[in-house]
Amino acid sequence: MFQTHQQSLRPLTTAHLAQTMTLLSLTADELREQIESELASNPALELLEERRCPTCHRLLPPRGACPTCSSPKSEEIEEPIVFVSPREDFNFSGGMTGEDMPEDNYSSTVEDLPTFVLRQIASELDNSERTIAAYFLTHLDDDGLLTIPLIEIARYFHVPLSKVEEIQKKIQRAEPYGVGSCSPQEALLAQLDLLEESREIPPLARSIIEKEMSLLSRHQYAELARAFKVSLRTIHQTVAFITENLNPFPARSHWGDMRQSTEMPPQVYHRPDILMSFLNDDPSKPLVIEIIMPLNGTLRVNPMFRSAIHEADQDKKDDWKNDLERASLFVKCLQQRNHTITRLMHRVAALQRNFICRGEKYLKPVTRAQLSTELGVHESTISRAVANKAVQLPNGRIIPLAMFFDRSLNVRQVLKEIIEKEAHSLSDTEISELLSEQGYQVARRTVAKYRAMEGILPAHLRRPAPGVG
DNA sequence: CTATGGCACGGATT
DNA sequence: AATCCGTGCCATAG
Repeated sequence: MFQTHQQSLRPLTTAHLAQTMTLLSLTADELREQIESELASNPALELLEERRCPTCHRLLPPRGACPTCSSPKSEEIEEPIVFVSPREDFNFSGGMTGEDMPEDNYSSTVEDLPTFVLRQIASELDNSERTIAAYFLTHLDDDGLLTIPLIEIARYFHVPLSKVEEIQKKIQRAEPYGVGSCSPQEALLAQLDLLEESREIPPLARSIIEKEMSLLSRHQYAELARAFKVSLRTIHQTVAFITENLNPFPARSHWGDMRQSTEMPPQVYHRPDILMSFLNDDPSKPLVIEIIMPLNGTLRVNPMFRSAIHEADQDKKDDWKNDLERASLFVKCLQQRNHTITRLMHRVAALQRNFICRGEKYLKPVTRAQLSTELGVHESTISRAVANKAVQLPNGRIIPLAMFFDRSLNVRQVLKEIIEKEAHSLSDTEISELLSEQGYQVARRTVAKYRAMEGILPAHLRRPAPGVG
């Protein structure tokens, strides 16, 4: 079990296997902790300093050229480029691209929402302001909206309302963006302000939210088009922008209906473990997938330590040998982990390219089991790798990796579209029939379930036919 | 009588 | 082995 001769890349010992398994299921954050503790307790491990690509400025693995820049230039590479990217500070894409409106990215396991927000803005506040902010943040609901009037806070602390507003502004700029707003409308506007600083926004977006929020929330697009005297198409584009980039309930993950859906576990995602983007930000180019290694540099067995062992005292030799053993095992497991995730993501990206580029409707229902046979690993390996991880899509959305394996997401999406476009309120049975016409065979009962999942009301309670046509 | 939601069962997934 | 999900049956509301 404990031989010193080199091993191939395959897992050989049970220890190796077990540790790989464990590492596989860790998120980037957890992995960092693990590595740090290993690094601290084992002198045989060392951290090699980082290298950056001179042209694209990405962090590089210790050997070899930049996977992005040096990748084949031919246009017809179908295959996504996947590589492991060591970076200590992986705050999304650093605000470079359109990642502006990530879903929840605070970790529920570590902090609650108030703490999470306060920590972000604490440095901008003095002591008294901090107290007010803390009080402010304890009065948020599950959606991240403020439950009491601003004036009440002002009275409570005997400060002018403007002071509270000022603090609110700062809170709204923290993640999840728009948190601490008084209403969904305000949250949207706050997010819009933020977005506007880095990106162009459709001209109508602001006016729609400001003036016709009620129409917007009821999806009455025809009315909107009339109100603003523009084409329905323009409205659709603007609304698409809004739904894709803004979120009326900052602490909730997606925007269903304005209705209070009774049970909607406020999904919380961790920070992304994997980043996806297009090469040169060009959607026709292959996908670039970075698997985050939460480290500034690369881990390896310290060669000095390895050679020093020969000159060590006899009594220390055993300890050192043990350290060396553990270090090399750890590194190998890490490689194994990254290798597995790399292969997994490569396959997933190839399969789900349509989903990644074009939206939820195009998600193929793939099961973990299917992928496991394709990759020649055990099902549980995939399960572990997929669980608890988050992926940032090229458009900036952060979704659980597990969503790639959602069996019903595409059907739900089509269902939403059907209801969106319906002339009159369709019953579940009718929807079921329409769906099967489009190739989705779902029972009537299941339609009802999907509806509920999406927070859509039953037919008789839905909009009584807006004057389309 | 029709449309839905609740409960529960069986098969698939993890 | 435990859990999740789609579905059928039945009660209930409209």
